[in-house]
Order: sequence, then C-alpha cells, then structure tokens
Amino acid sequence: MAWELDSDRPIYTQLVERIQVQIISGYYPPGGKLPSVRDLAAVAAVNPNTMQKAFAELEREGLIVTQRTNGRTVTEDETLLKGIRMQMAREKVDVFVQTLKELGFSQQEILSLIQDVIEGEGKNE
Amino acid sequence: MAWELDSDRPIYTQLVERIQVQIISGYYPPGGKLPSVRDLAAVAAVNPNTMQKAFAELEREGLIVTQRTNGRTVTEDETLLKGIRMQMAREKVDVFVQTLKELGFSQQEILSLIQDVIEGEGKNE
DNA sequence: ATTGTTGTACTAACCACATAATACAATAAA
DNA sequence: TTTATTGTATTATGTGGTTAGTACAACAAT
Repeated sequence: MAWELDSDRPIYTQLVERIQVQIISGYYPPGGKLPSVRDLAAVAAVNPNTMQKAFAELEREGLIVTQRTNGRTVTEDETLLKGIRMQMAREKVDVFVQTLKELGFSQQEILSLIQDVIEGEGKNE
Repeated sequence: MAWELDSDRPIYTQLVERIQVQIISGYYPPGGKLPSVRDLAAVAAVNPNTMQKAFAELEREGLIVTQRTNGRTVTEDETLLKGIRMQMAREKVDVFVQTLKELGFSQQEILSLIQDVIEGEGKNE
C-alpha cells in the first residue's frame, strides 16, 4: 500500500517521522539493512530525491548509518534508540495534555477520554 | 507577544487552529466580536492576506460570522461549538493513543505517562 | 458630507517543496 | 572483467504558501 501522506506538511518530514517510528518500534531492527533510496521511494510513491532528503535527515540524527555503495543500516546503538523512544513519547504526551487543557478539559476528563478509547479498542483485539 | 508559529506547516493553518482553540475555550465568547483582519495580523506578526485566509476557513466551518463592513463575530450556535469541541478532543485522543501504540507502549504505560505529566504539573498550579 | 475602518480583491515577487530526468563514482555480484 | 546496484549530485520545471503593495466598496463615526 502507498503511504498515507498529508498534503498539509512537507512530504520529506512525514517520511522522516514514519521511518523513525518504524525504527523505534523494531520494524527495522538495530543493525538491520534498510531498503535502497529508489526502492523505498517506489514503495512510498514519492520521488527518490524526496526519500533521499528524508534519509539524510535520519542520518543526521544518528538513527541510520550509510555505507557509501552498499546501502544503509539502522544504528546498533540501542541506548540511543531507547532514548529517542522515550523522548518522542514524552513530547507527544506533553503536547497532548496541553492541547486538551486548552480545550477546557480537566485532568480527570482527559484520563476518562483515554480510557474510553483504550476500552473501545480492547473489544477489537 | 507574537504567536508561536512553526515553519514546518502553513501559517494560515496554524492560525486557524489557534483561533479555533481560542473560540472553543471561550477566549472569544459566542456572539463576541473578533479583532479585525489587520489588527489580528499585526498581533500575530503575519501578513493581513494570511490572516484573511485563516478567517475565510473559519467562516467556512461556521465558527465565525462576517458582517460585511462591521467586522466578524463568533457564532452564537453553542451547540455547534460544543460539538466541535468534542470532535477535536476525540481526534486528538485517537491520534495520540495510536501514535504511542506504534511506539510500542501498552495501554497501562500510556496511562502512566499521562498521570506522570498531570501529577508533575499539579505541583506548579 | 467627510473621515476612518471594515472586508475583500488583485498583482508581483520570492522561496521551499516536490517531481522529472540524467549523470557519475564506488562497489557488490555475476 | 562485466554488470547491476548503491548513494549522490545536478538542472529544470511546476506548485503552493507568504509577503508586499495597492485598490475598492460598504458602512460607522464624526
């Protein structure tokens, strides 16, 4: 399936975030090989240049390593991966809680909304 | 203070979201008058054209009403406002929970993270 | 009546993003 | 050695967002 991309934000940014999650979640394990620029661009249905830009950003963050003519691999630094995982989670939580508070929801109401979603999904899994 | 705007997304979209929250939270009460395009553009430090575009979108959604030569007011349809409030909240919750699950957090872990933030903030308020 | 404020429309210019189409060097695979 | 694949770089083109500047009609305030 082609990746779900929002036209409201730069595509390369969305590619970065998606691949970040795939790495953090273990879909691409530490030390594992990543698809080539061309292949992954084809899968995502974007231009190779755009995927190249996303990979460059991921490399700048240290999540992936480039071997000049033999593709790319996920970093083997699992400490870094775990750190980024927690960092991403905390940022999502902070933004979420702040946003809901701005909408006028109390702490208890926020927790209730979360539990509603979790219990609702529980019936399907 | 100038509004905090992210260069990663269209400014007018961020203006829409910010004003939405201000309306939903009651900062601009139902039936209340909104600043003029030029004034609010000056406050936010953006071009009047951009603010105009944001207002046009808000009007399309029904949140605000335009009086041709006498400014704009927030809709008096409080049922609509409450509906949008819940709609926004549920979407935020859904996206949040899904994102955290993709990062490999369990339901209990998600709840714990939320409680950490809430309790942490409690000490400052 | 005059002045000021309102929403609105228009053009020009700039820039970032995205795509398309090539091209090249390095190296793995055959 | 030859071929294919890799990352990478380049140029050109199109699109959308943003700003700047200007202008106009409608109406409130004076």
